[in-house]
Amino acid sequence: MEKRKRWSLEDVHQYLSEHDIRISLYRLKIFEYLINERTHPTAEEIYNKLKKEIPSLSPATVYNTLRFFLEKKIVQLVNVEKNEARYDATLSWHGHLKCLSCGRVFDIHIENLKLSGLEGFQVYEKHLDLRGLCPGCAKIKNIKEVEYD
Amino acid sequence: MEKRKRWSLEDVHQYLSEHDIRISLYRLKIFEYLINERTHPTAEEIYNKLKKEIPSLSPATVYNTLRFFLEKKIVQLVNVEKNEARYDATLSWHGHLKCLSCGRVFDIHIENLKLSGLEGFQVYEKHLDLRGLCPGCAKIKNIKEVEYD
DNA sequence: TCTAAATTTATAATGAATATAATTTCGAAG
DNA sequence: CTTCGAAATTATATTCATTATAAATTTAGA
Ligand SMILES: [Mn+2]
Ligand SMILES: [Mn+2]
Ligand SMILES: [Zn+2]
Ligand SMILES: [Zn+2]
Repeated sequence: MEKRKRWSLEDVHQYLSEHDIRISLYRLKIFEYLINERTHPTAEEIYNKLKKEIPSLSPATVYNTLRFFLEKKIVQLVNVEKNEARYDATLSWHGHLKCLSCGRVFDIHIENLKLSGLEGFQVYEKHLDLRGLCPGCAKIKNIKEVEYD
Repeated sequence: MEKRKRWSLEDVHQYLSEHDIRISLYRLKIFEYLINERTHPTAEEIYNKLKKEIPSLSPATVYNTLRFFLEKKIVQLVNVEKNEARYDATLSWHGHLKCLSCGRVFDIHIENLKLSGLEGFQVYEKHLDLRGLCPGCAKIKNIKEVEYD
């Protein structure tokens, strides 16, 4: 995975403007968090992180802003866990794996996907969601299994 | 798509027994509905359909039973729409497309899927979820677009 | 048939997300 | 730089699918 440059607030400002989105401190910080952390956070996680540096932030703003970003199509919804909406500012085609042990959501590279029987359908969105264990958690689990053999 | 034989209640009875699931009228009818209708219904849709012939049925039973079927791994969760849990008794590997116009969920045949970078991961579940328009709704939409050219 | 355990029911509770209405902030015009 | 209407944000109430609880009923084996 290539190393990406962190986005400055100025980068975010320009990106939002290019997408006809009015600027506010909250929108800048929320998008900056999504694009630089890339952890697929929930609204609550974003709120808890950002309220430390912006105590005036309200949870409703985070929910509203994320919904607005979805409408503007600058973020995508990651729905790998029922009743847990996560958000991703990376729009390129990739899948997600949620580790059922540590809860983290990882990006998965898709080499190839071939579907059939889609004649007549119009496809607007594709989501590939996996559930399992990340390498760290899988290793721990294997060690535990050996211990109790 | 091949034509499948409808399952009788006796078929369902045997199938549940084989999976170490105690029999009850509700479990039989809920599983029969899933396996014969194959519409990927929500709990509410199942409840509304079945209460007509079984007025004593309660919504809690439908929710409990579906959760129990998930634990027993005889149904899978279809999560193509946020906050709308749908259930599928077909366990073979296939994807789903939700029509954003009529709301129906269609099975999609997956010819091929190749992922990379999964070294060290353990994958327990894979879900491919599409959103778009079914052929009927896409046709209507195209007609409307021509009308207003 | 009898009995303990499992299932089902009615009801209350939960919790993420949305709606509402008042307040604050943004940003373009002057 | 100031002004001012529109848009964004806030606190709060509300929604709604789902889960928890505890009592009643049903199941399945002895
Ligand atoms: Mn991602
Ligand atoms: Mn299906
Ligand atoms: Zn993990
Ligand atoms: Zn349709």
